[in-house]
Parts: sequence; structure tokens; C-alpha cells
Amino acid sequence: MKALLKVMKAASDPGRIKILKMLEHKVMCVCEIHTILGIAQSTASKHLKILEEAGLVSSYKKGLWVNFSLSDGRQNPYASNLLGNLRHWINEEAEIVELMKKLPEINRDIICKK
Amino acid sequence: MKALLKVMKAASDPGRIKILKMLEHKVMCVCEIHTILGIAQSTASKHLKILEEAGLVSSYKKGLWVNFSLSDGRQNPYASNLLGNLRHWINEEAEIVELMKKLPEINRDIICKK
DNA sequence: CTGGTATATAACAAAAATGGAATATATAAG
DNA sequence: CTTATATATTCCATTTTTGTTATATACCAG
Repeated sequence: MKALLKVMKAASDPGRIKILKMLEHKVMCVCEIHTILGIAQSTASKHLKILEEAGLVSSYKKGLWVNFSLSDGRQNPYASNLLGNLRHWINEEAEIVELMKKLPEINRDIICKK
Repeated sequence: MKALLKVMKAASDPGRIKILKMLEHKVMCVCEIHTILGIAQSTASKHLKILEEAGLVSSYKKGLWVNFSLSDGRQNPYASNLLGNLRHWINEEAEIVELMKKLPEINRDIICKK
């Protein structure tokens, strides 16, 4: 029950859904996500933590960067189920279409220098 | 996006998950649900409203009673997907097993008289 | 070690969700 | 019309969630 609730709760936020949709197409770092979504860096980081704790996202660190990708979901059936469905959900919505358009232009080496 | 978020949010509460699991087996009224879950009547009523607005539950009135059942989900793919999966999720959890044991004993004509 | 950069965490304020008591509404029965 | 009953709604307090700024941590370069 707890694991199910965690997945549902993680998927209950528009920002986090957008993150999941982006990760369908690209491995991303916190900085890219915070920039493309126009939210604070700490906000992006916290969303990613919630997604990770729900089993929806996994990360691995490479130097300064942390690369986030969709979880393969082998440990969490609720998570893998959601991720599978989400792939063909809301792809036609304007908000998501716009986001996907911006996605290829994002380059962490340009965007993430302070 | 909005419809998806509504379904996810509706499914993010343990009480509402329990209600959905019970409705898999039985059409129920507010009074039965509030009694079996040990929550206030107004709380049960509000949970049901949230579930209904998410497209997970539908109701029809018969006299004083309002009968709640799982939605057939024809209008809402997110809802029907969740309901379909939920049928084979968390059935083995102690909390749910206990709840299902109590379910057949519930009789609104006995329980719901004040 | 020092400075710079990406991310995480802490502290805090604002918004939303939750739950219950009290009340309102709707319907049935007499 | 009056009473009784099932449900819905209001009001309110508490808790949880969300987001931001400021700070801490981790790692790389020199």
C-alpha cells in the first residue's frame, strides 16, 4: 500500500509529470530541468528526490553532474506500470508538445554555467 | 494533464484506496463506508466525491440511499486503467485482507440506523 | 589547499489537503 | 405538515505539500 501511495503521490504534481515526460526522451541533470521548467534549482532537486523515492526515476553521479533517467522499474511494479502507460499518455497536450520542442535545444554545458 | 492529475491525486490517499478496493466487491452507501473504515460520515462523503470527480466511481440515488460503485471508465482512460490494475494490486496486504473479511458482514439496514 | 560549479539540504512562508463537528438538504413515512 | 434518516455541505483546526532563498556539500581544476 505504501509503495503504491508513493507512486501515486509522486505522479500527482504537474511539474513531476513534466519531468517524467522529458526523461522519456533524454537523460537530464537537475540544472537542465530547473532551467527548462522555469523553477528554482532546489525545487527541481526535490521533485527528483520524490520521483526517485517512488521508484520512478534513478540517478547516477558522474563528476559534478547527476544524471537522472527513468527507472527500469524492476523493483516496483506500480512504478513500471505508470511509466509504461505514461509513454502514450498526454503526448498530444499543448503543454507537453511545447516542452518536447524545447527539449533538443537544451545543452547542459551551455545552460548550466552560472 | 488535468484529468490525469485528478486520478493520481484521488489515488494518493489510503482511505480512498480502501474504498476502491471495497467497491471491487460490493456496491456500497456512504454509511457503510464510514462505519467500516471508522471515519466520520462527512469524511467518507468527501472521499467519495473526490473519487467520483476523478472518474473512478459513479453513484446513483435510490430513495434516501446513494449507491456507489466503480466507474466503468469509458470516459476516462486514466481512471479505467488504474481501476483495472488495482484489481490485482495489494490484495495480499494484511490491511486489505482484513477489510475484505469484514465486508460480507456489512448490512446497511442494520448498520445505518442512528 | 583554493576557487568554482552542480547538487542537496535547511529554514521558512504560502497554499492545499485532511478530518471532524455541526448544520443543511433531500426523501420517505405517517 | 411533521418526523426520521441518509447524504452533502460548511466551518474550522491541523497537517501536508509546495516553492523559494540561503546555505551546505561534493567534486573538479589548478
